[in-house]
Amino acid sequence: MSAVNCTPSVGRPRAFDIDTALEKALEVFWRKGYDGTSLSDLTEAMGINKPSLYAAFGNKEQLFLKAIEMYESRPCSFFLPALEKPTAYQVAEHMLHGAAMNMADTSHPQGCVVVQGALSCSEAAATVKEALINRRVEGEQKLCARFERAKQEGDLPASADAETLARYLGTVLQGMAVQANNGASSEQLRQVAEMTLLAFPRAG
Amino acid sequence: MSAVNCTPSVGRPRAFDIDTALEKALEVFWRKGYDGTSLSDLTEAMGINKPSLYAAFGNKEQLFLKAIEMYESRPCSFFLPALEKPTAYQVAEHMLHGAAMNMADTSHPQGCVVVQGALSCSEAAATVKEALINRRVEGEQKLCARFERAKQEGDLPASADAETLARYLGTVLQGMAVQANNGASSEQLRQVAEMTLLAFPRAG
DNA sequence: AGGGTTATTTACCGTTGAGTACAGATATCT
DNA sequence: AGATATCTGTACTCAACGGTAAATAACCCT
Repeated sequence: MSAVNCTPSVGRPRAFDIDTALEKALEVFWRKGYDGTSLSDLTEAMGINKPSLYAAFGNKEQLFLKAIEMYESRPCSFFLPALEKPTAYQVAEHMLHGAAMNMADTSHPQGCVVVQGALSCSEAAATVKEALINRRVEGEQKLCARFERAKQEGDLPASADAETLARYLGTVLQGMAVQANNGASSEQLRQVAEMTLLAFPRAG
Repeated sequence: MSAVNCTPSVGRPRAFDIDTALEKALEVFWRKGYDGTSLSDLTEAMGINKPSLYAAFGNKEQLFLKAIEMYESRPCSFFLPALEKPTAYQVAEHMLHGAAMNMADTSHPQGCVVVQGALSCSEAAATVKEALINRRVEGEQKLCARFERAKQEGDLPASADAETLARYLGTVLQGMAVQANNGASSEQLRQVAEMTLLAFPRAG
């Protein structure tokens, strides 16, 4: 009955590292999307066979969801750290610059797997698509809450519309993911970040 | 040898309308993406059998490319008309407002098929992905050329960076497509459009 | 009316999709 | 050492995939 996933002490030990395999799976999903990724793509990249994949991760869908979880809690993730900057403007600044650096980084697939993992997809991927939409919307809600706080703290004018600011920022970040797929460089994305900040209200 | 596609005068006449079928195919690709769309999805939506599809459109890939062509030349397309507005600011304004209206329009799938048709995809879709990237990049090049002209005509300051302006606008438009997939309304997208315009240089 | 031409229908092709049964391998526990 | 539990590899299932062969149906032209 136990659904825990920690290494059992008895039985033959797993011959691969769960997190390393998950990283590999993430990279494939990121590059090819959920529908575009086959189990053969996954097992090849992860260096394991199908029964091992199913035993360790459940199925393709659960593997994807676990990969997304890992993606969002990575050390190179820029979203949550940026939220903790002292002012709303600095939050936006760090998030945009972080995105510009990260999304065009050639040490991994371009863009953002939460945006492009299942944007348009088959019915088989409906669950995954919903999960990604939820992540994107939650991200904007966190931004919105942060900007509401900034209004109270006085580093955003009381007249500012936190929800629209959050949606504007979210839109640019998601657009940057598409830009990175177009082949845009970090420097080009940084210029977009600067323009975006021109519309952003400063302290007052 | 003739590769023309106009209705021949001899032989059994086609029992379906090419353009109507193409519209249906477009809608499926738009909603499900290239990888997420199967031939059964297509034939069902188009109301024809596979051999008819192959005879009329070649194969899945060519059908997709033809659907995209139709998409861009539709009467409801907002991109090219906006380019012809008298000033750079008005170009941006009309394009952003057009996108806000169009992408959240519930009379067709949300977003933009050029953005979401094959953002991350399998190797089988590589050609299609390239074609879509080209369309997006070409769109930005048209914007860039329009803004260069605006600088010469004096409705953009000589100091303006046409390329960055075009990329900024492209980024927001592409981000709007993702937003529409998130469920954003036209009104919410219009607010994003307004914020985007705040960063846009006016006559001077 | 009949030949030539093209479209439709049905039934199929080989391949790959996701997912699994089962036997053998490798560990711990007693 | 032996029992037990877990993982690995091979070989398989069955359905769906993109694409096509061949027969039949519907039209034009003479």
